Amino acid sequence: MGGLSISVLDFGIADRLQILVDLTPAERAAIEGLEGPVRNIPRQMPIRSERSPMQPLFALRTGVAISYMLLSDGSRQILRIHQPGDLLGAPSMPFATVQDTLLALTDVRVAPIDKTAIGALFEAHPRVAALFFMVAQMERAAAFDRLTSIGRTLAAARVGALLLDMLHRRRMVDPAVGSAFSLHLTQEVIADATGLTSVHVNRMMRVLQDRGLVERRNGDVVILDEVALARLAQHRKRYGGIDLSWLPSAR
Amino acid sequence: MGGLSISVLDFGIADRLQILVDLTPAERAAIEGLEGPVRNIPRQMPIRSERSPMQPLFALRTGVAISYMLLSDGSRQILRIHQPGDLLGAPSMPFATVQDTLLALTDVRVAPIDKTAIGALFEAHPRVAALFFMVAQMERAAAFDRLTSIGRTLAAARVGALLLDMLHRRRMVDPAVGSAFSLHLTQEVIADATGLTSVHVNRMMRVLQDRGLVERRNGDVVILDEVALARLAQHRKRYGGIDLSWLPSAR
DNA sequence: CGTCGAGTTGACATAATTCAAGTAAGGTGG
DNA sequence: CCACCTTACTTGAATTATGTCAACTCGACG
Repeated sequence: MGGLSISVLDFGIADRLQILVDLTPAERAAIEGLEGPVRNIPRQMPIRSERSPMQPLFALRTGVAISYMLLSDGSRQILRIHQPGDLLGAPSMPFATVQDTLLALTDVRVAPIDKTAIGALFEAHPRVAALFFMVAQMERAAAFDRLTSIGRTLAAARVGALLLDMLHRRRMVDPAVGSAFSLHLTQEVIADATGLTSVHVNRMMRVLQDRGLVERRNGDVVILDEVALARLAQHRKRYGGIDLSWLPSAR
Repeated sequence: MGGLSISVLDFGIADRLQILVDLTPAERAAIEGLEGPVRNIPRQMPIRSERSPMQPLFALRTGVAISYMLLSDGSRQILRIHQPGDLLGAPSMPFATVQDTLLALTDVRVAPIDKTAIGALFEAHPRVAALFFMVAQMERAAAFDRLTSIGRTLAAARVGALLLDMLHRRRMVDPAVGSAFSLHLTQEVIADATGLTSVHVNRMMRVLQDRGLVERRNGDVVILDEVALARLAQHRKRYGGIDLSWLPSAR
């Protein structure tokens, strides 16, 4: 099942960009050269804390990690649920201080990436720079989707949208994933990502199940009716695909 | 007062980046070369609609514009309230289809920017590419702030956070702005940006006023106690400023 | 065998929405 | 310059969605 494959899957930044374009050998080598020695981090361990001084970015190679912000009352908002191939910590890049906390949800393997190495990469490979910019904008669009979901839809729709998002992103890196995948997320994590409480997430999961949209077996989720779920979740498809026409030529 | 100056202020992309670094004459010329002939767009007129085929980006030169997504029930979520110097439509750049609607809130002046010109710019000026990437990440961090505000704080805090955000961004382009500024936003716009209803925004404005945090005269807002408002809004300062150390050298 | 984390469920409390009915301000045409 | 119209703002009462609190189940794990 998809769930198993994701936890084993080893995916770097270059592999992620390869989905978008055919990288030249020089480009691929330069991107792979960014990543420092891989670190193993056990589940529930912070990869990097907010408010700490500037730190490297990380490439998430295996496992699931989250980025979140803490509030003064102790609650947290999960900003992004990361999967292999994601660049962790990029929103903090412009700032001298880290803006968000990175936490390993499962055991993960991450490779540190130095900011200055990215600057050098931009200089040597303009097309890769454009790809980094593209990915940043795609992440921004994803954040807007979450904003819309949380700001303007009901709880059941928010939970449904999160499930669909997880499914689609896994499919992107592993087309073999069908309608079933193992979620690896506690209801509390879903709650902190959707702006709800874990109690209410539980109720909404039950509603989705009772309506025959999803099924749950132990930690796995099976999406039974993707179309109906997408309708309920007010899910927006990214029509028209990806536009690469504007990219500069490769080096 | 600050309000007047913003509506007159003419600010391009180059002027915005100039706040971050000293651009070389070649860099500045290249950035200014991106912008096509300026178009005047009257208030309440769409600049560009979602789901339409690929279109140019725009530099917002004067006025206030918003980006939003429509939902199937007719409600909308405002994603960003733009001010002069902002690049409009960037989140749609990776996609073949436009993702969000751009609407002029006041009379605005915008300059179209072709995607392919940005690709060429990345090739010729790597430091500018890095700056574009930085701005994209800063916008992403701003989206995360909104996400946290909407997902995990009460209505009064959400409204307060929006007011503070507007104030701080205006200060960035016009340091002369004090604690008073004219908001130019209807309560319905604030509602669509904060995930509330206009009725409830109205009540929250009253609460903020009754607590002595803000004052309202006609369309203007005066922030009376910025510290207390920031506390109520759970506002996060971007400690430590901007880190430019990793940028490649200028050309 | 006991503990711990996660999930589940019910009763109740509260924040925000909806509906409805106003008022105030600004713009326009006579 | 006034009458009118529109748009935004304001306020109260009733309703709904979600949160809070508390108790309980279940499975994993040592």
